Amino acid sequence: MNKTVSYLPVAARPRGRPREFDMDKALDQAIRVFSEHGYHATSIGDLIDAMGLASGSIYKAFRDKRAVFLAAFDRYKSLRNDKVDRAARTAESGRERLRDVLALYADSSRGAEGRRGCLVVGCAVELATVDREVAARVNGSLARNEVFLADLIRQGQADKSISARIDPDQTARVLVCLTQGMRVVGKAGRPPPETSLTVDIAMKLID
Amino acid sequence: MNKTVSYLPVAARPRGRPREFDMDKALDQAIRVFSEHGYHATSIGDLIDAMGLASGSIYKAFRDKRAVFLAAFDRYKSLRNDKVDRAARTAESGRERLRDVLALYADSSRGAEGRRGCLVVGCAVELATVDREVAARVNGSLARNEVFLADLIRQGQADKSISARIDPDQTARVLVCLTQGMRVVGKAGRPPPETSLTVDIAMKLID
DNA sequence: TGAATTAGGAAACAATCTTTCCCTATATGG
DNA sequence: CCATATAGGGAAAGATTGTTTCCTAATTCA
Repeated sequence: MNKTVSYLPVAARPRGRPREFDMDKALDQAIRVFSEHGYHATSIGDLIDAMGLASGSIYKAFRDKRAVFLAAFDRYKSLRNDKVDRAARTAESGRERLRDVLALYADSSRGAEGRRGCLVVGCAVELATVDREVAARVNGSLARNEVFLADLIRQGQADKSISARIDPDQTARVLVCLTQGMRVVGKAGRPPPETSLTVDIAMKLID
Repeated sequence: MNKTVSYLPVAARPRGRPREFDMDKALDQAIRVFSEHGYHATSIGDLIDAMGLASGSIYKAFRDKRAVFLAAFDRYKSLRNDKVDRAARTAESGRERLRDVLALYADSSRGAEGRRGCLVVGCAVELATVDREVAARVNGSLARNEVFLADLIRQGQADKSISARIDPDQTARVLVCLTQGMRVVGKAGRPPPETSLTVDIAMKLID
């Protein structure tokens, strides 16, 4: 045994007093209030209430309000990407995988989740014009969605479930418009038609 | 001649000192700043600069900032509706009129206008959750767009340029998602494909 | 055990933003 | 010409917000 060297010190406790709150749970609440009210209408007081922290604690953990927002944004994207990835994993053909993804978007645009809204859409609209870094993240997110959808289309073309004549990239870009638009009308309380109906219509784009 | 009674006193001057600024031009500037920065990020100072008025004058003409916004919103909708109506008046068939309207949305989502963004989308996302009156106006606007597009589809079905098998109302609701989504991605600086290409793809929804 | 380090929390602080106030200017009505 | 009424504009009040400070608590390192 080696007493002087400890190999693989996994998760060695950091120096001072340990954090008492769960960062992920706190960020989940931040996501909620930012999604509901937007960035500017969410005050530090709102974050205090939602995250269950005092202002001092928030400013210990984050540089400023914007940093809280960026952290919430990143977590939101990570959770969302997981959900979309999972939705695209069950079905057999590329066409059916695409259907499932579109259905997820339509579902997310209805009911309580629909009214809460999408954080990406929210800051695309509220912040993209003024905040370069936010704009870059929004663009990255939209770009990722584009290549994801284009990939599904290509998979469908490979397994013959989608016509070889359609253009995967351009069609994917239009599909992104469609999905982001669902989130807009869902937030406004005028959601898209019932999910399977919406998807039936949307799938004409890849006929 | 009757000296005591003046019939049809068209545009009788109101009582006190007349307004010096042009309300429509001022509102056009308000539309610009609200579209660019959103509601909350637009300060009275921004409105003072944009509209060319002192704070006192703004509060003489409007009850508060929210009233300025609602007036700007109404003017925006009126200007936009005119534009859409005009776009739908030139072509011969219903199908072509629908094409022209979709092309207008795609165009509006690109370049400087695209980055400025759509005021309806902006407040749908930023205010619809918290402000009932704004939510009602946004819903009204979306509903109007829906019936407008559904009408074009019906016209196309009547003149045989659009298949009788498609459902005008549900398809119109999906088209609204698509158009609003274009404004979102346009604002984020990742606009939809070049206009005629976007429209070609979108028109598959009514095949 | 004591020094060093970090978290928690309330209150103070500084900046900003919306709104009001007040005074002047320009119009109408009799 | 005087009373009445409304607009223009800037200063300042009033309210809100984001941030800092300061003290206490909990933990590690030597």
